[in-house]
Amino acid sequence: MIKLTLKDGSIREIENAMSAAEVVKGIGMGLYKSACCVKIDGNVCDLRTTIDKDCTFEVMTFDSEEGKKTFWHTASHILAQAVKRLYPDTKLAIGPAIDNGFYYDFDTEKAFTADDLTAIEAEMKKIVKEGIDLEQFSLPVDEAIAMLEKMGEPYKVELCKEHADKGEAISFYKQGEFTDLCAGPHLINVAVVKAFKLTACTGAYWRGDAKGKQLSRIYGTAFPKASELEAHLAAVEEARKRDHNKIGRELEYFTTVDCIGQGLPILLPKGARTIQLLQRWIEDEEQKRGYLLTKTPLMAKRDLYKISGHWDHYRDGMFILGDPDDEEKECFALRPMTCPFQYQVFLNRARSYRDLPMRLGETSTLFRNEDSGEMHGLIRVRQFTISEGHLILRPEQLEEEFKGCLELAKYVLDTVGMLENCTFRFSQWDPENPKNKYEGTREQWEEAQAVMGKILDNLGVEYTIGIDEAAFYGPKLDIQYKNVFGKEDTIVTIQIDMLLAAKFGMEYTDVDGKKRMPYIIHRTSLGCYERTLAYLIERFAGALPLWMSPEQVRILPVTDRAAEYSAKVLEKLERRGIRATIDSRKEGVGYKIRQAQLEKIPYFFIVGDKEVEAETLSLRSHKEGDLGVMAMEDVLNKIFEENETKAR
RNA sequence: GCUGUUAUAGCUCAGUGGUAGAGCACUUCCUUGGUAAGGAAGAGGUCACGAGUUCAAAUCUCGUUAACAGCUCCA
Repeated sequence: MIKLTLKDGSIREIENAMSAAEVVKGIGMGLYKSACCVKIDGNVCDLRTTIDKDCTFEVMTFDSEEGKKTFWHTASHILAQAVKRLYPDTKLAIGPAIDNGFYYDFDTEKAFTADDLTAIEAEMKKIVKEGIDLEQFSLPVDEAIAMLEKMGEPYKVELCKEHADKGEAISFYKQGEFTDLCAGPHLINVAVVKAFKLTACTGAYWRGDAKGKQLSRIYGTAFPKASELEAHLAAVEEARKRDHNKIGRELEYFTTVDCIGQGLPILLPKGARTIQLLQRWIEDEEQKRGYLLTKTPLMAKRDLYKISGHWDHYRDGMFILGDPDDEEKECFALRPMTCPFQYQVFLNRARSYRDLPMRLGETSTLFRNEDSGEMHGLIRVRQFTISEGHLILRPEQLEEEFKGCLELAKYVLDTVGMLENCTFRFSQWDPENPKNKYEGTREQWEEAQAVMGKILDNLGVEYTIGIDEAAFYGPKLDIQYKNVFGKEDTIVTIQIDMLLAAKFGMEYTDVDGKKRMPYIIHRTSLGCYERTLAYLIERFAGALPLWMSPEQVRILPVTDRAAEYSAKVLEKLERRGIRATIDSRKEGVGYKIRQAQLEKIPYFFIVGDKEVEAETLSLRSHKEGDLGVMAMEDVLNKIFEENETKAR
């Protein structure tokens, strides 16, 4: 007897060893039909796995993460099979499941185009209709390599050779005439992959190496039901309507101009205003938390970057003024970071432990010469302004100050409405592959990372670990945010640096009169303002919360008989710092409302003879539409309160 | 930087080798109107830029610049 403990805690007994698929069939044919894979003792396994001993047993359907991955992985094999049928000379690279579907990388003579996708989809439909079973088999490494060489699949041979020293057999999956090197798990049959769509074809590097071969990648997604596919595609479409790069331009937050250049957006009055509001708020908030405001130069001689190490590590990323190789002549560079500039504030005179922690804050404009293909709207640019700060501390102050930085970041992200969609990444160095990127010794790195790990655990931060994501001088806590395309970037970073203080000769006199080296935290509070504005536009689909809207209220007089009253209301609003305008054009009120609505103005007041007569306002909000007529003071108080509490 | 797509009026787009178009926006005039577009007239383009092919190029070819998606990178 073999005992299987099911998810609900019940025990299922089977007489003899049998495949997981048979077990699932025994539980119910309905479940079998929707099963994608199983979890045996917590490990994701193929339905073909033989169950021959007691274990916990969980059936994974498309509703689970693991089930989806299996489903999509099989879909990627169907894609590869179709490509091989239509273009037999194509070489296969890799084809995994990803967040919302799958892709497969191919080496082809000519990159696939959107037109090719239609033909490939049609061939995939045929394959699904054929209802081929997938079969799993294994071969010893040398036989596997021989077979793949015979099949003419150099990329697969390369992958296989890497497994050679592990002493394991190599797993393959075969569906009809198509065989692929693959660890699985996979579905039993291709027939259930009924609803799929190839969504994009792009370039991608073999093994993610920019110096490697450029392959042609096809992205797709798939679902068990057509209705689910449609819903997914509609959701993607809907998300793209929030794209800041589209609506940020339409709503005139920013624009770009050919003759200024890539990655150098123009912030139009609305964008500039919102960023100004955020900056003033952050500068005040930081001051309340003991930060000292600094203003340091936007450029420096190369000498400064040589001390900091940036000259060696990031010279290609800097805008350099002068000949960098002519040591005789002066050479400047626009700053790509604020660190060494702000350290000069500490270095201004001899410091003692009484000066620490020294919290320095700066609204800092930086310049980074990003590669031409990297720019993206306001999210990735060549000139940007960040809420930069450096905390110079005694080692024993590290935990407390780190906590303060994290609290500040969480507070500001929560206030602007982004915290709930943030994820935390503990970015570490790569001890196996330092690539000359990292400075300092293994001991220093291990210490810095241990300290940060301990702090994060004490604070109960849930994080993922990012290997090889650290700065060259230390580990980071990166707060990540996804744009409407699902691409993730860092919005806020908090970094521990135990290296740069020594380079700059920073020291303080401790209680015992001895000179000691401080620790440094590099951090942002709201991150890069341009990037934050981009995310806010996407988060709120362009309808920013009242307090950060460039134009908060628009007064729409019905006739010019309401002009005087409108002016009076405007004055009351302006006296309380509300950004308001009057639309006094000789247009129909419906026309003015439509325009205010499309411009996503949070509130507009419609004022005609009735309102003038009764000292009232007809209030309409972008979000809720017509809110009816209210006493003027009530409406104003509602606006003032919402503005002051930063409601969203 | 790499792969692919794209660039025509302020915006959205039509125009596949032979006289540059539409809707919206803009300007002027009329309209004093009540919760998403009142009416009329007018102005606006070296078809991104530079070469080439051709009797003739917005249209075909090459290069440059910029925008978009992905890859790679991101102090």
